[in-house]
Amino acid sequence: MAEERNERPLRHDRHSVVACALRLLDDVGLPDLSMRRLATELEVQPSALYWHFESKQQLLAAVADRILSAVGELDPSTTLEDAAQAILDALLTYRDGAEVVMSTYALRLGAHGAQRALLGVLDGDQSAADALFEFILGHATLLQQRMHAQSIGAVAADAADPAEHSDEVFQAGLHAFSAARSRH
Amino acid sequence: MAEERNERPLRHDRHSVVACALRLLDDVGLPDLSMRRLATELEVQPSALYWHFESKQQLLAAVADRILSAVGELDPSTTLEDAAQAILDALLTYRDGAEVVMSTYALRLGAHGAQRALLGVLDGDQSAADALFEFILGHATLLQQRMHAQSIGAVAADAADPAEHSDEVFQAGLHAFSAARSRH
DNA sequence: ACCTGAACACCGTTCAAGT
DNA sequence: ACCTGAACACCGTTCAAGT
Repeated sequence: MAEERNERPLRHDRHSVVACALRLLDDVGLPDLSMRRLATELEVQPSALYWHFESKQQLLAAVADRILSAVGELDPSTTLEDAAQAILDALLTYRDGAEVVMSTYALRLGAHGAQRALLGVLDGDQSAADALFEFILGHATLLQQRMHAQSIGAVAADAADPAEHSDEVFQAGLHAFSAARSRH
Repeated sequence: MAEERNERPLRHDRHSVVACALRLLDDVGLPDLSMRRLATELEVQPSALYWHFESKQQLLAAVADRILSAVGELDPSTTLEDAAQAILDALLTYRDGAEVVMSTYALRLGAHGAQRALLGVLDGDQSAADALFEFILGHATLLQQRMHAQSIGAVAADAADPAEHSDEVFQAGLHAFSAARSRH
């Protein structure tokens, strides 16, 4: 009992801030991931975050980086299907992960690794690799969008599946890129 | 000179509100399209908007509808390339148009027409049509994202093209879906 | 039918100042 | 090196009340 309970220096660095942001993202979703809420979670004033990141955009870019880092370097023998699935899995690991990656894609901090993996699998065809990456991101974003809408209950009249046919749509896309490659 | 200059009833309906929102979107972009700013543009209090739409989301869904309505019904003889290009053109007509459509896609108010067009062009293959639509949306969103980042100047070190290779990436994607269809 | 006025509970960001 | 405190200029939304 030598220590009091509410005095803590509680210093952070970029790494711990990003880790907390990623956890918070998964808990509350992108619309509720605010700088003020993140600061509260870190037991710090909102302004403290601006010592570590120059803006919310830059912080989200670092979060996107971490989301895609799970893809890592893929074995050269990986199939197109496995490479694409690995990227999709990384995007779907955290709530709204695809939208975060999409919203910071222009700053291309973390997409390089994932796109290099696709490039290898598509025999060096840069345009096809970019197109496939755009398809994966579009697919993941729309899927997570629907998951959120469903959890809110704000969904169209028909609306049967939470993600029922989503896998077969993904496979149809992969089949297309696969077919295009084989007829060089 | 029989009329004063600052008394105007200025009553609106859903149509005129959406038209103004679309104009404002193109002028200032999605991040600056706020309910308060839209209200100012309409010379009305922000709360007045909530008589016409129950939330900002619903208003944006109506805007997305209008963006995609430009696609209309396509001739059955249209090629896959032309159908896809028509949808892409509609998304790129207004600043941040693709992101607006994407963010309200779960409510599927306006995507039906565009997707029906793709379905016809893909011989009724629903999964392939959905996948192609996801590719087009992903492509358009990332392109507009890059255009915005470039105008801000916040762009990666390499970053050569504003959209230089973007068309050839789009064609690579279309080529893939086209190839998959022909080998039924 | 359509809008005002006022309020509630929030935002991102800056900047001087502290330790 | 890392954070506080206070401020600035905003948000979306609700609701009683007006016409």
